[in-house]
Amino acid sequence: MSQKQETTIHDIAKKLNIAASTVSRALNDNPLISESTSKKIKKTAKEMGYRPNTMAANFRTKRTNTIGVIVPLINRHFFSSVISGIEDIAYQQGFAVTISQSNDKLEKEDKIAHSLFSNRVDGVIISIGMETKSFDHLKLFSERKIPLVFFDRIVEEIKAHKIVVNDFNGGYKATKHLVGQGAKRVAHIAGPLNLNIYKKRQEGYCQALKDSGLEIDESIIIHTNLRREDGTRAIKKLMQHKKRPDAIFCANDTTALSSIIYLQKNGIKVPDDVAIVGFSNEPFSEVVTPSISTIRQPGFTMGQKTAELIINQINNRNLETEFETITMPTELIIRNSSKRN
Amino acid sequence: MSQKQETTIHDIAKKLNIAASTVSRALNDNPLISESTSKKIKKTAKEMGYRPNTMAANFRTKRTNTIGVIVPLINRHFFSSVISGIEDIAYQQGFAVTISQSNDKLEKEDKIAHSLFSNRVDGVIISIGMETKSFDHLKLFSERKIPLVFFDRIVEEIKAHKIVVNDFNGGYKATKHLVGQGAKRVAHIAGPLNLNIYKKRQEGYCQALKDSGLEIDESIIIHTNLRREDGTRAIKKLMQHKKRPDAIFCANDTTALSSIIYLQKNGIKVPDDVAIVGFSNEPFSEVVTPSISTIRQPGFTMGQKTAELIINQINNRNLETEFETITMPTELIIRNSSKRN
DNA sequence: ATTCGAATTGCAATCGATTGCATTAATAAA
DNA sequence: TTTATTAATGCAATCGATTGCAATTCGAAT
Repeated sequence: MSQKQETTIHDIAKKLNIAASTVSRALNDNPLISESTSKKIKKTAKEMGYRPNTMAANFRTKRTNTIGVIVPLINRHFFSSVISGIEDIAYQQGFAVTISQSNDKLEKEDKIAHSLFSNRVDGVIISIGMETKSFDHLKLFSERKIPLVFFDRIVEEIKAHKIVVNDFNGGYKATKHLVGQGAKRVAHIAGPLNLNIYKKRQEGYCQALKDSGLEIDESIIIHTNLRREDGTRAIKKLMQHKKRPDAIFCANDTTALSSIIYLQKNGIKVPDDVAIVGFSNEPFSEVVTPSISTIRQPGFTMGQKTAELIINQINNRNLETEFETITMPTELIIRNSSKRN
Repeated sequence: MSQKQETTIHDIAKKLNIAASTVSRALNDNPLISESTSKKIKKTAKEMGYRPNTMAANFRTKRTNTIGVIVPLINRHFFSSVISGIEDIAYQQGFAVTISQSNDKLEKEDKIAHSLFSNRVDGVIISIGMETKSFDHLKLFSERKIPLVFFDRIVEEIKAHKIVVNDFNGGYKATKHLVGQGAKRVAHIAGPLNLNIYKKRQEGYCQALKDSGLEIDESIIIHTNLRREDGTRAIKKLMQHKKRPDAIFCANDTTALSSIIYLQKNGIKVPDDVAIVGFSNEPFSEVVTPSISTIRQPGFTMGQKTAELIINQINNRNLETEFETITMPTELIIRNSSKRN
């Protein structure tokens, strides 16, 4: 069975005895074309079941109306929220979104970047992987003036729009809140410092202690990879400390959760004996017992903002853009894991 | 500043004083070309910073090496897991993945379908939205022999590969388990029946009751849209029933959760007074109190399988394919919300 | 009826890679 | 050396929409 041939603008042109260019213009609502012919063309186009061949148009115009997105892992609440926000805006503006996951591997990130380039995406949004310490694959874009926007896990060295959450402020607010609940000795389960976000959270934590007149004790700042079991190990260590903390700021909700579980198992009351605040507002945080106080990151909104920025840049390629770093506000959500009375 | 011109195969050809076709063949490892010239060509291609213009190639070959994915909402654990699995396989096989969310709106689903078609994606993977009751927009693909694969929320009426989880069996196992825990009257918070998955879950529930010698009482099967507040409304209704159920099979974890919250608030013990099983194994289910017994769906694996199927179909477009419906196994995870003793 | 300007429409090149077919070069066989 | 084969390479059309520029049409004004 031979594939049914798709109708092209030439088919329409032939049928109406006009030029293909007129058809093209009419279908694109070019004001040059008179309303009457335009109407006629659209009518026959519909009758003939015409579907534009975007590939051909893309090829000619060198635009794909496609935004490439690279994230470490799609299946992660924060990232999928951001992607959802990106798609939301992109769709409204007539852009498609192509998504790839780096799995935190530099090699894959590199290959993805090349592939996106070969596909001539109009712009790239990226949150870099844990391994990414060289950036040649990203220069690919900046060199050719393909808009590049970073979010969350950014690269300081590259000039581009960047969207981050206010991790410093988040860490600050979380810690201040714990102090406000009467905590005298606040520990920190921290993330790997090579990622800017965790560094900032820790800095916020330290600043809050300083501002509250509390000492910073390195021995109760535990660096981990922030997985469930890392949290358990960290909280165990903290509870064995000769000077036990009475509150903990965890750099994510996962470790906050494993801490809570460990504490409850060992008869230590949360929040009365040890108050806890996490980070990210994972879906589970609201519904566990006790519910986890945390810092909300507006993932969906971030995604929307990111998409807006890149589309704006795409539509004004010629203009020299003033790069900005947008810091999204964080919000402290006070729940039961830190509420003392 | 004029954009730096990208080098094309013609540039390479000119430089080496050979034909563009030879360059093209060499770069595609066509055996017609001698190894020596092939090597030479690749070398200069690299030197000149050649990047293939996939758009041009796509246009000529009518293939995009792109798979379109339509889901109701990206930011949903099950869907993002599936997408993650799809991307995993697709990437390995040299396909890009374009993702759109229908937001459960038929209108948007329709527009997305047309857009994917215009972009000439090689295949489409879809899980239909709640509103989707007509399928003209999907016929677009089947008519033009563009491979279409359904997962989870499938359309019975269209011939295509389909990948579903064994919802019937899931519902069956959940209900049987509740009966096994001593339940005499098992209610069901059900989903909208126009979606096959919820229908199957309900059928499994009914079959389990039959097999257990229990009556099916329509008045304790509540149909909802399965959001948080729907669950609350449903459980309220069930608890006001003159013959209260002592166990509930919820068609998703969300309503299971809101049921539990409602029950606890009203001093009704879970699982002792009312035992509960959900569906989907959302991340929160494991960590709430009591932890929610549920049915695990292998999202990532499903995504991988889905991608394999569609790529296979894309690569064998000519062959008449025998459509199959693959049923992924479900697993009952017994946790505290249903464990009596 | 002419002229002129504006409003429409048509012509034809173009984008970059691919590919069927023709051609040339290289090698082997006679 | 000549011919027959095979191996490499080149030619040129092609995909479908877009777009600068040329050509035509249409009214209105003279």
